[in-house]
Amino acid sequence: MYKFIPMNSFTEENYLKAIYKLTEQTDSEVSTNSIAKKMSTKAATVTDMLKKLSLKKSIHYQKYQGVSLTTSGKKIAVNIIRKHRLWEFFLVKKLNFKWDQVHGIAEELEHIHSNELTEKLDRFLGFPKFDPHGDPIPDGDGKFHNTKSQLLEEAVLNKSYIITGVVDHSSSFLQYLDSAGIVLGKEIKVKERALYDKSLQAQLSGKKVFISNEVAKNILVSKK
Amino acid sequence: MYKFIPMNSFTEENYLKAIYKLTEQTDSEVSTNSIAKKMSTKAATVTDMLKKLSLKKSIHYQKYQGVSLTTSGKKIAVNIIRKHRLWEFFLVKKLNFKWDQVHGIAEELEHIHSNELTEKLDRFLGFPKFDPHGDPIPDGDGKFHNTKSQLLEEAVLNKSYIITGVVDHSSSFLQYLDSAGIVLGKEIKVKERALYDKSLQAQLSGKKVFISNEVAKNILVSKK
DNA sequence: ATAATTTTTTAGACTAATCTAAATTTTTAT
DNA sequence: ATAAAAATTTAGATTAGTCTAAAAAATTAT
Repeated sequence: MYKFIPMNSFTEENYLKAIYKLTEQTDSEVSTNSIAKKMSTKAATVTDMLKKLSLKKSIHYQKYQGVSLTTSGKKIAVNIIRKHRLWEFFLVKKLNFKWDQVHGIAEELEHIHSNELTEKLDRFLGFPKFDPHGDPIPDGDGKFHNTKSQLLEEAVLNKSYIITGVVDHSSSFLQYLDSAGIVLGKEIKVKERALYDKSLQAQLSGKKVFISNEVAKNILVSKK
Repeated sequence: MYKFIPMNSFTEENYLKAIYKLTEQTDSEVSTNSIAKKMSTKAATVTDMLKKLSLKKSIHYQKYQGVSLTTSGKKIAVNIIRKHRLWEFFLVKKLNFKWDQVHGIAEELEHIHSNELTEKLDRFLGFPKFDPHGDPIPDGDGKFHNTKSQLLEEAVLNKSYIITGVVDHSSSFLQYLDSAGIVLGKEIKVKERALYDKSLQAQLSGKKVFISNEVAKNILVSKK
């Protein structure tokens, strides 16, 4: 039996992605205002879109009560994230882009609709589990390959960690990490933590490095 | 000095591409109706878009007099075609799509805006000169690597040709060619042409094949 | 508990892309 | 050359996504 599946517009997809990410962060219903901020738009605009997404059964929405994704809305959002991260991997590993250059391009590529394309791309890339920023790439069923990572800020002194990801994805932060030689996969050991500003002295591939708290708060590590 | 370059919408890009292709075919001003047919839309809709494209200086347009592309409009159109064909090449050669599966996906990918992406993709693919259907891929300056090809329909008897392209790009035609073993790059020699229906008996990699005129009209060959 | 503040929704308007129906211009045919 | 036919444009609507301003609901603070 043939069932018509209405295609979501780029805009709808971006709203679902935003709601997904906000839900992840706060782990509860998300507010109209928070969506408006994330989407760089106005609350009134968001309200209109929420009505539409609700009609399409992509979200649970009650006036004034915030929203959450339905199972099908979540599926759509995770698929967008899957595509985004696969394309980022492609751009960095195959086309030699720098990790700070790919976000905007992947924001466009993530809306290409062919599922067959996504699956073939995944295979071509060797079924990568993490994107160039260390974020997990969900598989075709929406499952994430989870690793328990923590902030470098909270690392235990003199214990070895592997740098596995970043919190801040801005170009300027990523470029700073490049200039400081802080690269995903490297081993790091915090030797000292200043009480005053929580800045760190650490050992990074043999060299001593200084890392401010502002930076340490945005680096993810996992136990070696 | 900073100059604001207004981004073209997908729709505008598609109109420019359609006008480019129609101009190529007829080699003269193109009509509102022909654009409407190509875009599967109504003449009234086309008129509105022509006014808009004219304001943006992408086309030359005088009411009732047909349109042609300006230099800048042509540049935009050729760039879309460049991206379309590079992506088709990528899909077939890297992701293992069949040549009859890639058109629709490339129609989406051709609108990804990053020039750096196009150039890096081109390099990654080894600067291909032809797409999987044998159509030339313009270079970054919009120059086409031209080869003088002709229709198989008009091939001289007992002369060797190389199959270089197709006129009809439909899946059904491409699938038919696959099933008949007619593949780009192969050598073909027409042994007989029936006067009644212009069908051909030809030699294709050692085997004898029958090719109807309907098919021969849609195959491009070049002298060996 | 009620007043002040904040958040959210509604109302009304705008732009881009589309449509149908009617009007106009061009082309074709007698 | 003029009438008929075809092509094109205009006029007036529609939908998606957006906005501002005003109204309504929820939250916070006294």
